[in-house]
Amino acid sequence: MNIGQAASLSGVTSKTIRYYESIGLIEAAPRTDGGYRSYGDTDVAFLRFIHRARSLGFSVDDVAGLLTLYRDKGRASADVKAVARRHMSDIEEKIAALESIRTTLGYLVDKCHGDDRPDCPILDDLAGLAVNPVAGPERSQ
Amino acid sequence: MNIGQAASLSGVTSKTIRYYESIGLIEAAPRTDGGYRSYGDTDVAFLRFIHRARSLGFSVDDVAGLLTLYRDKGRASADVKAVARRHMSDIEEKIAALESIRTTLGYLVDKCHGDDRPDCPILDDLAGLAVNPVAGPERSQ
DNA sequence: CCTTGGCCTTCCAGTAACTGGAATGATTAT
DNA sequence: ATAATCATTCCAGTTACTGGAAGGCCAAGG
Repeated sequence: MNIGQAASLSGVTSKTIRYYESIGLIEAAPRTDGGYRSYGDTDVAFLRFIHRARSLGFSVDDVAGLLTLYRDKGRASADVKAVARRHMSDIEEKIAALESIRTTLGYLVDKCHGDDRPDCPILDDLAGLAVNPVAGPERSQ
Repeated sequence: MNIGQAASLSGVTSKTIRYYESIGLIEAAPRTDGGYRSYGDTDVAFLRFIHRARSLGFSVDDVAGLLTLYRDKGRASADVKAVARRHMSDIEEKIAALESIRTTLGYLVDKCHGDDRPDCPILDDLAGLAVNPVAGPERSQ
């Protein structure tokens, strides 16, 4: 099949498939006489694998590692678990950071009357003029 | 003061200050005879403002808008609030996405025995071979 | 006066992971 | 034959910096 069909079957766009090939994440597809890339079901399966892993937030680098583990039928599941766990704790850190920001922003948005008047606690905070210190984590520096 | 001092007073690195100047986020600083950039307290205040806004996750574009609002003493606080609210809902979306990923990953990591045996539910899921569908939001597509 | 070290300058390249778009060739349908 | 659709390559742009090279400025010590 051509790249377009592989794309729609896998959920990875043609453009991205070519990109993955260019960075070596997948092997170069064989070509037809006309120079079109040609894919089979196995290729689509790999692309789905990649798509799913990316949708779970694994980096392309992580995915490369997971693909290696996937191909290695004798790998230890512990190796895979380690990658997943590292990724999970990254995600947890990101969530925590975002939640702290949300808390601060929520506080500021609440305090801003949001009408035609010019005074605004949000800008005051950004300018370091907060009358009442903001809830949440202490301000950096 | 030189850029180094402005950097340490504001929390924005010298490199980043030059970068901000290059993209027009801040005005070009006047220069000394020797060609050094020269900063005053007001500049430092602006840099702090930017630093704080960036630390709250506002994009540089957002910050440019906030600076405009900040400089405009007659702006309506509603305008600022709108920017903040939009940003907050972006953050909430990101948090929700990450939480859904965390749930799925947590489930997979739990199911993987993580020892020397090769079979691994994490890879099975990525390959679309999950025996039991994963908890959390339905798989995309 | 000269040197040394630290700070400053500019400019180029690289990061992550694509995405958009231009110019052009292949296939397919009418 | 021709038009539409799909494919190809290649270059540039995105975000927000960061690293590094090559070289200039300045204050202090000898």
